[in-house]
Amino acid sequence: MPKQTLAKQSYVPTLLDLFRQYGYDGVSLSKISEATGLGKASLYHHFPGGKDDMVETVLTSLDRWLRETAEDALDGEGDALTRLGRMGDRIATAYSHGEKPCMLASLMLGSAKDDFQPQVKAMLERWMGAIAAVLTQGGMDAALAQDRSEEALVIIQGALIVARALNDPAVFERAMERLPQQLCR
Amino acid sequence: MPKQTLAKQSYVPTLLDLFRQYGYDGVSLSKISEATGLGKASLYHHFPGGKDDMVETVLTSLDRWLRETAEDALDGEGDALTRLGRMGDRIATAYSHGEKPCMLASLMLGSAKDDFQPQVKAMLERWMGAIAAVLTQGGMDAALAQDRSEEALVIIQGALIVARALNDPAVFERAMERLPQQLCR
DNA sequence: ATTACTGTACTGATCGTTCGGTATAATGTC
DNA sequence: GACATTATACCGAACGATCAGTACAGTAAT
Repeated sequence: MPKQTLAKQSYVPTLLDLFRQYGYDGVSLSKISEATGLGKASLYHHFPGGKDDMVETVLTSLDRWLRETAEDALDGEGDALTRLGRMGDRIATAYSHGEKPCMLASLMLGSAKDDFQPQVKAMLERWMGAIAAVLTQGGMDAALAQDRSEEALVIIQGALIVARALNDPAVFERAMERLPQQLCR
Repeated sequence: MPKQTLAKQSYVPTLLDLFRQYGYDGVSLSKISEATGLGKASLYHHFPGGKDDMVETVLTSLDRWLRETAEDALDGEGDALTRLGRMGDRIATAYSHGEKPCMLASLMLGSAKDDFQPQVKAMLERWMGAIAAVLTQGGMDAALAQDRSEEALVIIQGALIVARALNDPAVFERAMERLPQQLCR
């Protein structure tokens, strides 16, 4: 468990970059081999399940990151507005301020959608739960907070897509700036 | 030009369905052949440029639809709110009320992004222009209307993604219901 | 008879995956 | 300490399948 897991983890950033940019279908084993510097056979040593195994590993790592980020946002100081702002900063950094798309979205628009949809759904729901928690902690009604958290994800995902389509990361930055106010409205 | 164009157009709905659901990389010629009932030779007869030619044709058709929808929304009766609502209804129908993703988004998340990004950008900008026109016609400041139209696309695209990820089209319907009020706020 | 269209058969390339094997280093046995 | 064993990390070559695309002969329609 110990070292093997470490070795796998070291390839996660590269894999994440590939899958989020080109999607499941757009990433070939040759591309992965080139990007990681590992031969195809070596890839199957670390990820016996092939491409699906790699995606699963990246998703798990992403899930952990999400959990940590959410916890940090909840545990931090300040009112809901500043806490949401802090969470937004983390998110903006993760998405390179709108230059890199979301892997969850990339997975949902491709032929492998059905294979990963349940896991992606669980992750998004956890994310929404964290945002809703910040809002309720700030005194908002629980049901309304739930609705607002849904709006939040809609805006984040939409802004990433539109920023990419317009080739203008500022779209994402503007949306992230508006977001805290929009949620606490 | 006359008949050939007609024949091409008759396959557009099927092609649109394929590309929006599976993306550029996820659609193979075999799938297209199966879905259209056409052999490969026939496909290359109608679309000499192959898959790219098909995408281009669908995009052109989509562009025309967009223009017509926008014109209808602008020419119709009522104030900005009702006009936006009418446009929203058309859009909701086109996306099967949140069950089918947007082809523009699918194209932007895949390996073929760079090939179609300029065209997608032009289409989104025209779309935004139409929405902004409705808003300014309703008395809104031009610059603000421009910002709001950007928000509109962000919400539409994001709602489609999140609805798909959560496997819950109601997310999209809720977003579309909120949209007109949100734009005229 | 010309044009539009289609089915069959084929190409070379690439796909995801597996096989057989080689280093290196740790681990156990005596 | 010497030696066999095992585990880990890696690679080249090849697998069958499928990929996008083409050549060509044939059919259907005008």
